[in-house]
Amino acid sequence: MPTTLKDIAAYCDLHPSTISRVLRGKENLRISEKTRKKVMEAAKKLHYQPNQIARTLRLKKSNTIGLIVPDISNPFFSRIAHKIDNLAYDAGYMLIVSSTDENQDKEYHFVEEMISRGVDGLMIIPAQDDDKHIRELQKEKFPLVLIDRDFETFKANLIISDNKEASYNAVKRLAELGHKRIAVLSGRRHLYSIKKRIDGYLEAVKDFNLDNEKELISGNGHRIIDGYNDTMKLLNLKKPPTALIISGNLITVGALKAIKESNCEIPEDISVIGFTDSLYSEYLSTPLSTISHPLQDIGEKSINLLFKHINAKGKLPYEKIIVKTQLNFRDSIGPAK
Amino acid sequence: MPTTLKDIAAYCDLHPSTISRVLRGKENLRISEKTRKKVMEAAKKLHYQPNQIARTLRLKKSNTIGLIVPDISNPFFSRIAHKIDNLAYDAGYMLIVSSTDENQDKEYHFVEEMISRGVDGLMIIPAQDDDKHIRELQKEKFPLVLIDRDFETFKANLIISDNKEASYNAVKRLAELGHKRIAVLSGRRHLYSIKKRIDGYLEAVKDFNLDNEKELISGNGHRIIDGYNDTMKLLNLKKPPTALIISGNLITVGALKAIKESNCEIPEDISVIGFTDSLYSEYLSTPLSTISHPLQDIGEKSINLLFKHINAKGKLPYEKIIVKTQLNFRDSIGPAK
DNA sequence: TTGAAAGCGCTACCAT
DNA sequence: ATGGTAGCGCTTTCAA
Repeated sequence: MPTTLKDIAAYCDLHPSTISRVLRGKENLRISEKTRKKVMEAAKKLHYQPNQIARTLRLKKSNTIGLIVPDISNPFFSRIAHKIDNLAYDAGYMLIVSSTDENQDKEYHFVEEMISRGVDGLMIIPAQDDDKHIRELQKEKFPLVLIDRDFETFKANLIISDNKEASYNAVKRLAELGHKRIAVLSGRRHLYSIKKRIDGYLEAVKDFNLDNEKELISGNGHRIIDGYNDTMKLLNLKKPPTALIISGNLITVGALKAIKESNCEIPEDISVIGFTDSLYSEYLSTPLSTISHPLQDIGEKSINLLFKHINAKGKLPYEKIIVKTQLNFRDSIGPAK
Repeated sequence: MPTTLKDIAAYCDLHPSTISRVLRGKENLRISEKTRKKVMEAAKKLHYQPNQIARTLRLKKSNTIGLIVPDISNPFFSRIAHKIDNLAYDAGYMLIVSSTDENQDKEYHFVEEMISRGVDGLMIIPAQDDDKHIRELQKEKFPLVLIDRDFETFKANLIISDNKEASYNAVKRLAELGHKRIAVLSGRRHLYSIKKRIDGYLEAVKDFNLDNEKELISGNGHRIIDGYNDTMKLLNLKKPPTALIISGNLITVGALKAIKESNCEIPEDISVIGFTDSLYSEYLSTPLSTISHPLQDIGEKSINLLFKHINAKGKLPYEKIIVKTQLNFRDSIGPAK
């Protein structure tokens, strides 16, 4: 059994409340130097570790925060998580992490479970099939930061990339290379980030007078197999695209597979830009042009905003922070056929 | 403020203990059907969520487990974590996750913090610079499972890949292709998994009469830059190796960079086998032969073993489970020059 | 400067 | 079948 305040009290022949005061008490809590020393030594000797559960129950403060992501094994999310974890450590917090696998019911469940475990705040990359739990949290002024995905119907604390602009610029670059028929391999369409990317694409299509056909926007799933199937569809169009922008991490792998199996060459047959970086982007059979997101920065801004709201106790206005992506041009794009 | 048992009790005009019995009570706890119904309805109406902190304090059971990994953004670890997270969900548990960044002091800290937060068990991929905290946990019979890294000086619950065998087989295959001079790009050498890989390498070197030189085993760091520098050293040997086995996830990226910058061709100038899979392995400029680890399986076996020990309450013998890796031969290996 | 008592929300035991 | 009480370990009043 672990040492408690009571144990130390018995050992020192003092009252538990005195021990608590010595160990937690602010400096101005007048304790005799003798007592303080005695208690500190006993605590060390008995390997005292405060029971955070008891403190949490008493103080209504757990120094724990919850992080809900779609998939912790997706590098896009895990790199954000890593940074958040590091900064949580620096601030004396711990992280409860869960993956929804884009399942809205799991997300509800995690929110409830985390709250019942007393988290001081929540960071969510929502599956975005629904928003009622988010609104409920906001109604209760519970400290909350959304990451990467916005609900346009209400305001919230949010850290997000400049998806629309990035997408516009990618299309623009391809247009400058002479491409008229540019396709988008989309992830789940109702996601805010995906919508914005499509918005940027459509705006550029209009501005540069490119082919504007519904079938050039393909896909609605986020898994590798979705990327594979949807790319196959694009490659098998009567008039296939000469360039492709891939809006997601896992579907990029599926797309590469489909392109390879179709014996298409990048960029000779098709130019490709990925909407997410990978450590391997440079070393692919054709180095992949990518849009890189400042994931560490996203993580840092997210947790800092959350801390701000935790400390302010619900009196702060919502903040929306947009971070800049970067376009990395590599061999996977070339002039249109 | 959230609804408590007391609130429901007041609402139903019953005693809090009665509410608790209805809500938590086993079936055989004789409650009148009328009361049960009344309570259930009130609980739903008032959106009652049990306060897990209070339950944990009372029951000494948190339904939370701790997972300590070196780096949650490394796909090797995050895929294990993802599976663990999924299965924790199925079992009604939540996960506290932290990254040590291979820093032993952080690891100590996380163990203490997680314990003080009442986790029911701990899964650790240890930095392995020390083991005293592990031994301490074992002495207290605290439920604990180690993953991927063993301490050879004492027994423990452990899930691990057949690193030695995998390494041996990789070298064997290269030897069959005529390679005499095979190098290992090693990660942190004191890690059990790395040691075993080197053991397998050395055994094969002996069995197949290959060049046995100290300088053919290079590296002692796990970061991309380490892989880059150590590969450069190998490529710049008076007599460089004709084949390379890369023993780590991030250093693979560094090695690819070094090979590319040195204008070496894979496999013409150097054959390469990676000791870890990536989703992109197949799509690299030369598809990379890899040893793939059954990460989901590792995750599943780990948490199941942990649950077993949590439920048995420290009366079980330690278990060591070795899982099989798989060699995937791709274009990155060819005959020796 | 220290002690005593109350209470966070819950459950388990003992009454009735 | 339900109520009352105690107590998990801690902190925070209020008293002494």
